[in-house]
Amino acid sequence: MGTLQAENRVGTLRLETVPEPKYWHLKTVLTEALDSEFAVGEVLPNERALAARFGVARATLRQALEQLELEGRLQRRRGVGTTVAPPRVDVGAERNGWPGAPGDTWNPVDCALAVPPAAVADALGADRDEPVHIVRRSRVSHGRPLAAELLYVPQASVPELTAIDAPSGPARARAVLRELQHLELESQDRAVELGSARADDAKELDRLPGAPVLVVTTRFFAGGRTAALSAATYRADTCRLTFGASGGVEIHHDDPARRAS
Amino acid sequence: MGTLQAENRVGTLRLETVPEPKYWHLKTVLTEALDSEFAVGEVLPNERALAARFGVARATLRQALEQLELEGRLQRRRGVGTTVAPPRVDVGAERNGWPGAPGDTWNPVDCALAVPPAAVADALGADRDEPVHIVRRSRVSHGRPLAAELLYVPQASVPELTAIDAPSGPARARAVLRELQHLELESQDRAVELGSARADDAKELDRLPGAPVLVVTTRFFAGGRTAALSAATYRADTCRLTFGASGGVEIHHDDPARRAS
DNA sequence: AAGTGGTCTAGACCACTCG
DNA sequence: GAGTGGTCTAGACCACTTC
Repeated sequence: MGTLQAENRVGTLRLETVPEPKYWHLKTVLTEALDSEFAVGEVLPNERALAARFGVARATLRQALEQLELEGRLQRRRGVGTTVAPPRVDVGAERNGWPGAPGDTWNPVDCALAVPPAAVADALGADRDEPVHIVRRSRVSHGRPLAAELLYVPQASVPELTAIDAPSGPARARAVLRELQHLELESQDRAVELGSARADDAKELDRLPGAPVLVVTTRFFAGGRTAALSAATYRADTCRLTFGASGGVEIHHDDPARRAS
Repeated sequence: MGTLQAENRVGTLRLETVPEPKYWHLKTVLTEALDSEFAVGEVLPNERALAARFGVARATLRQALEQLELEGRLQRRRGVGTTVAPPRVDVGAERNGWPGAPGDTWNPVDCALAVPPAAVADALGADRDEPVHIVRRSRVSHGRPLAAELLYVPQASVPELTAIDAPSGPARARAVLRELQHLELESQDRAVELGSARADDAKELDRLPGAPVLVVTTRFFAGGRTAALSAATYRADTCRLTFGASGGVEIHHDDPARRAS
């Protein structure tokens, strides 16, 4: 049956163990091609053409492309095509101080008062049916969305906040952040794990639901409690999270529009 | 049980957008089932049976399982089956001080003198064809492999090391680490990104090649240079990397009797 | 030998973008 | 409407583990 396999046996090769999966070999070949023959932003031939050229089924070709996209080498967009991705962006994931403090690079999007997921409520030490402020923020670089954040703030952490302060939207988000600064931040901790984008995050990140994301969970401690909890989802294909002293200090151009209005 | 498909066709509703992909819906259903009806370690029905039960092709079912494995909810092993995964392990990825310093949780495996990848050579500020010490180490928890590390140490960083010290294997690895401690560590920085396991790492991590991993790159600075570089690959499905002050603090995981059949 | 997940195929149709 | 990537199918065979 499979005379296709015949091509694999070049001469008297001692293949020792594994017959390498086709998609794996394909990925290697494509990687080398990307390194040597393609420029960033260049569009590749479409999937059907590539599959034909390599003599594999489209599904197999896609398995290779999938991995390359995961590794940040390619970018695929439905209805458009597959392009060579630029190197990953170094983004500082180490934030010291409260969200919304001066120098913070996140943009408030909106804010709602709602019951958080059970896991969040537990981490906040709150009742599972107690509503908290949920601030949405986003982070962009060079016009491209990098990350989406949900910041959970118990009402107890911002007691002075009144409904009159700001009815909704970004204004309300800013109000919550402003109130947060009044607390004394004792410490914080962070965790990074792999996740897949929920539908809403995916939309904000310009990806399809299920896209791989790096989830950075930060707990903020004040007054002996967990005063706030942040869950930031970064595009795993385009982002490289930096921590520590001399991390990604570069790429900071002046940001003139950062005055309170 | 889900004959939820029917809901999509309700009358002339302006459901606006999305026909939810089957695998996505499937993933949701399975997630709920895992939360409510399965215990950690329990084996699921095999893929053909599950696909039949849900009335989808096996490939579609697999797409859902793949995501659940990515999220650390499932563990699949060829020739064995699919089991419910335990919660992710919190591993401290913040290491202060030299590799091999007291308290370090890594186990030396072996050591070789070889030319590193070009990117590593560049980061070390060394010639691309200059061999460096490459120390392999591994990290395990509860008997399960968590991470594999390649530590690149230029010969200039360990000038006192002689071939006589230790010919090869773990002993030589320990010798290199011991010599490292003589340098004064000025600073270090870290970066985390998503990658896929190379063949050798995959083997050590008990995964298939291409498995998703969190790659933690650490640069160690001493004497005004980059004195060493570490690339640690953590299993993305089972690990959650923690940083920051109170990293070791346990989460309130109230998991009361959650057993069912 | 039996049963599992992993790879692969050759189709089909759908959702989306863009000229 | 043409062209792209995204989803889905119904098969087949392979590599691996276990009995």
